[in-house]
Amino acid sequence: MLTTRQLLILQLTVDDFIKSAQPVGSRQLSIKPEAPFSSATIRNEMANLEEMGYLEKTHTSSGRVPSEKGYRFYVDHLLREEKLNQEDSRQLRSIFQEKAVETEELIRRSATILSDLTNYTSILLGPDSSMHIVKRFTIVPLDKDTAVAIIVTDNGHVENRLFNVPKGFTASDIEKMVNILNERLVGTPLVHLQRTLVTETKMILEKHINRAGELYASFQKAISIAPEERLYFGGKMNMMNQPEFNDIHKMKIFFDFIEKGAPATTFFEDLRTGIAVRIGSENNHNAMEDFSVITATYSAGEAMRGSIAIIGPTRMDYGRVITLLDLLSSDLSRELARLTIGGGTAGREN
Amino acid sequence: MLTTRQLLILQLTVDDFIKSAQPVGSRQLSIKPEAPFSSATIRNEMANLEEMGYLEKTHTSSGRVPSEKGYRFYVDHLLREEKLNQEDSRQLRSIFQEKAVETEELIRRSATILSDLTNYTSILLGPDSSMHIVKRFTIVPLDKDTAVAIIVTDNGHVENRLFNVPKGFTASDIEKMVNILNERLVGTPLVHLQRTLVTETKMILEKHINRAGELYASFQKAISIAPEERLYFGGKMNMMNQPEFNDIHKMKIFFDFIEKGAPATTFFEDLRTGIAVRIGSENNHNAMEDFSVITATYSAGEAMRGSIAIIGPTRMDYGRVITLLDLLSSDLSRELARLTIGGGTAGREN
DNA sequence: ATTAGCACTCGACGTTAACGAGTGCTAACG
DNA sequence: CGTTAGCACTCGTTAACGTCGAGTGCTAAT
Repeated sequence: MLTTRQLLILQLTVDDFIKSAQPVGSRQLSIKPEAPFSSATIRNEMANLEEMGYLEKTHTSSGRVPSEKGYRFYVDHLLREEKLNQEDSRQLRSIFQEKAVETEELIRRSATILSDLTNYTSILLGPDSSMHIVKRFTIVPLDKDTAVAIIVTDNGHVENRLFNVPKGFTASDIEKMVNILNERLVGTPLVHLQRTLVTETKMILEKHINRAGELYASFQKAISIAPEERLYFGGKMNMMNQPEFNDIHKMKIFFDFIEKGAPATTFFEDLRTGIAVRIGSENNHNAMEDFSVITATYSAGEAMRGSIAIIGPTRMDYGRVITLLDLLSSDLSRELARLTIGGGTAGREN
Repeated sequence: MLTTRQLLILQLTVDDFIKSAQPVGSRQLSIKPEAPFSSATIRNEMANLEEMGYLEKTHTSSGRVPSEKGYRFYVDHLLREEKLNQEDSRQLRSIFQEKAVETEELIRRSATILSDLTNYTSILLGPDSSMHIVKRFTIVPLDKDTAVAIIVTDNGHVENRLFNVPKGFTASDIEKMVNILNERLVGTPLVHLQRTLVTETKMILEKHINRAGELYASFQKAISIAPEERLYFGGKMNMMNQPEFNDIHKMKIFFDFIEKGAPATTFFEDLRTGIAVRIGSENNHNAMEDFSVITATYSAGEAMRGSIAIIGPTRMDYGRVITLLDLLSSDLSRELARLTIGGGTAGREN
């Protein structure tokens, strides 16, 4: 169990290190008005805290640095509610200024601002679109053998794919097909689209259109291509402002990792609601040992939820980031609920 | 006028410096079998070349480094045709493996591969879509007050915008509107869309739909938002592999410049056909003094042209980059011509 | 005209010394 | 007895200095 004095000293140490990025010494702390103890006392307590595993030294005669356990304790028990300054919240809210933007655009913009505000890198996992519902199919023939298939979902998202029209099909064949698709598939959630396409439309198409199999195959192939990854990184470059990246080599490793190696699960393991902090090795990934990831989940109705994350050095400003994420995720939830159409499951909260 | 020996020495010097990134000394050159002169002779010639402005020294007793003038001369007169190795051209061509991809996707992929192949940063200016022709309008109502407008062009590109439907308009109003738009606007090039919207449809809409003005205004506003920038950067990170970026500070300046400061014109000044090389200060931009930009133009028919560029340190492998750009731009031209539909102005060359 | 030889320059690198911020420990203090 | 002043010690940082080597320009010999 920690004494209140130890708590205070641990807190001041972590706070100071987060700000300065320099190991903090006993004298440095004793100067602060919050710590009315002599440097010797602080030295003793620091030794205790080190023994308990909350602090570490970088070399025999250096100041102390929080250990992973120290950060963990700090996040769990010592984080005081921080309120955002006006400028920050103004900036954050500016995301929503322009009206009637599409979800994707909103996400992208959030990622950028979040990173600019923190100088860490932000990662946004777009809302899972699989529960969205097909609102309209359109197929526009471009020339004899190409057409573009368009799917509009209830949240206003538009997917489009080019596909080959096998020889011999006419515009009226295509039109028939579009009609059948719209009749049978509107209202289908995207998750079930593939399945329903087979069970509901294949037979009927073959009944009404000559040699429908070929056309169907080509169309089906185009549709089955997964939509692009929903993972956005924002402000990768801002990370360069962190002193731990003065070494260009570390920089490279970091970028190689997030550009190539990292699957979404690295950052978004548990999508439980609320804010989660994973510190250093808690990320269960070698390359992430020196990083912390803070994730928040936003949602707009049951069907739609996504995650925001900030990745930064373990020495990151946990308080500030958590406050920012909290605000942004609730703003995003609200805004997406507003965007989500038809007063369905969403939009109720307002 | 340069003697043949001076030409040879200049060439070897530039070649060597491009490979090694180290100032090249007389002895180093004299060892090479291509230079059957003693180091003293080379020293003399180098002094001459320096006097003429083709070479420079970094300090009094250092080896020589090409000056801007030196690079310019090298590019203009000393570049021997280099042929691509098999692996490179295989990789380059892999871009076109997957069939039926959309233009944008093709561009993006080209940018990435180009950068990976060179370790410089690539910049692609997408083909100018303004001459493309509207193929189909669709408006899908999402709920009482929102709808998504979709424009499909003849190259298969799909633009979509959300817009507000003012209170009181019904689905059948929207349907009327779509019909009128399709009747009047299909075939219009995108450049003229705004104008034609006013001249051709405004009156008619007002005739057929009650209070059409409001609806028209909202729609028109959505449509008028410019499509996103057509500038793609590829593999910004690859630039970190260049030794001139060992300094993290230079790195930052470079990124700040291309992410914030740089308008497209910085890289694509003159869009004359063929390959253009701009070295250092020839870029007419302070921040670009240490960089060279090589641009190539591709086209598919008269209406459609875009540019590819590679930006790298002035010490860049001009020969290799030019060869790559040459190949890629002709491949792109061919492929885009194939994609461009309807055997219009394009596609003839094949 | 070319080249061997030589004195000179200068950045890179390693060694050394001084400095300072920090520690742990001990003894004195209220 | 908890706190603190004092002190010896550690170790990273920085500056000064010397050596090394790759390079140059110049001169004289070939």
